[in-house]
Amino acid sequence: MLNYIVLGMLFNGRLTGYDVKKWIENGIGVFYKASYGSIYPTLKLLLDQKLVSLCPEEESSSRQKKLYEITPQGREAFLHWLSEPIEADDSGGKQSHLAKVYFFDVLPEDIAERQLVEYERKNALYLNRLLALERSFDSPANHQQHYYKMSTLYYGIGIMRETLRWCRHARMKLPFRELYEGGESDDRNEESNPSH
Amino acid sequence: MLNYIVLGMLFNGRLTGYDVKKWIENGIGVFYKASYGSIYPTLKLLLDQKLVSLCPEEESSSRQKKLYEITPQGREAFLHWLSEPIEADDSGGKQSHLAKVYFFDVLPEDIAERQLVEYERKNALYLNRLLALERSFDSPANHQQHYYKMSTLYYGIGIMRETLRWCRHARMKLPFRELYEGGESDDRNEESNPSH
DNA sequence: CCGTCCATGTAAACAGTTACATGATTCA
DNA sequence: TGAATCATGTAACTGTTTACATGGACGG
Repeated sequence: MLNYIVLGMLFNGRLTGYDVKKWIENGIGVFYKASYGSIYPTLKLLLDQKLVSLCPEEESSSRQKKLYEITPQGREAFLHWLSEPIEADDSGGKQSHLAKVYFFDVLPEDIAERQLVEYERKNALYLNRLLALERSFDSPANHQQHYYKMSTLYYGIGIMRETLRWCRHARMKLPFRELYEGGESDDRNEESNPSH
Repeated sequence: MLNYIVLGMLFNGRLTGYDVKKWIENGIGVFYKASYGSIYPTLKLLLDQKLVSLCPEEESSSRQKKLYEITPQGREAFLHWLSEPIEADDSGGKQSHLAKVYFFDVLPEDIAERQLVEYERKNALYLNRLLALERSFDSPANHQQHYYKMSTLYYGIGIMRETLRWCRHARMKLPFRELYEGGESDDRNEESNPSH
């Protein structure tokens, strides 16, 4: 996973390992974290695989830092990964879906759309599995003695509905503004707004 | 993580390692997977820690199978874990939130509620971070050249809204029926319904 | 008696994190 | 001149998956 994230970050320009971390932090950082302990070894690995290369030390700029550049093979490998179907059912954690979509701007439009259509299909399937489960568990007894167990199922259902809504939007490249127009609320929770 | 899941499964009765796998599969299996390669070593570990014990081989029942039972210390450790705050911001993958909530039926009502209130608060905070990010990125240029990057942010926002909705419901133990009454749709996706 | 499920486990690999160690550069 | 930040890396550990190896029990 991280290897592709790194390639993705290098896709738009040469970076040091240190920079890669920075770019991850204020890019996908919201939903994906990486430490130096994984980034540097990953860069070494990518170097061995010729997917990135070290820039020749140009100019007088401060030595001791290593600028990495993605190679043509690197670009190919990255685009290949991006073009591979996204997994719905993220029960293995590590939301690779978002990580992939994050980079879709570099993909040809038709491929990005195909990916999202396929992803939507998988999610619809998964939602139907959850709905079937719900029906099979649906009894007053369950709703009383197993309220919280059931609640996790309903959470899954809610999330899948929302995911589908998002898919339909994203795959047509519709603006998100209107989808979230109910927007500015959720501020009865002061704390992010430290004015006391 | 898995150690607590296993304790949770043993909370309502003695099981073999094999059974534990089964129970995980058709319990939290929807959002959490575990393999024998992790379950058996985990049981050994829990045994060393005296959090589970081996049942004396009763009756004539088929030998070669090992029935595990949770010990009082095991119960205590499990309830302690359950009572610890749930982490919002699941960027480390492994949705521990759902795993915890799944077991809340064994928790005293007031503690379960406190947990969910706290979880809701954290999620509201996180949503506000996302909304702040959105505002900082909000420009026509971004919405064009970085449509997909932005889309992942909107996905996060949508998911957090849905999560909050769910929290408000679950913490008051309201029925989910009404929340998802728009229900039975999503069947223009035939495939789970093999009638062709 | 054959296949399938029940049942237990191990070894190697994987994908990272945490904590540590080191030193150069920048700028106030 | 010293603190912050830039910059690179390693060693040990964690928690898991994958693939393998083994064998008993049970029903058709």
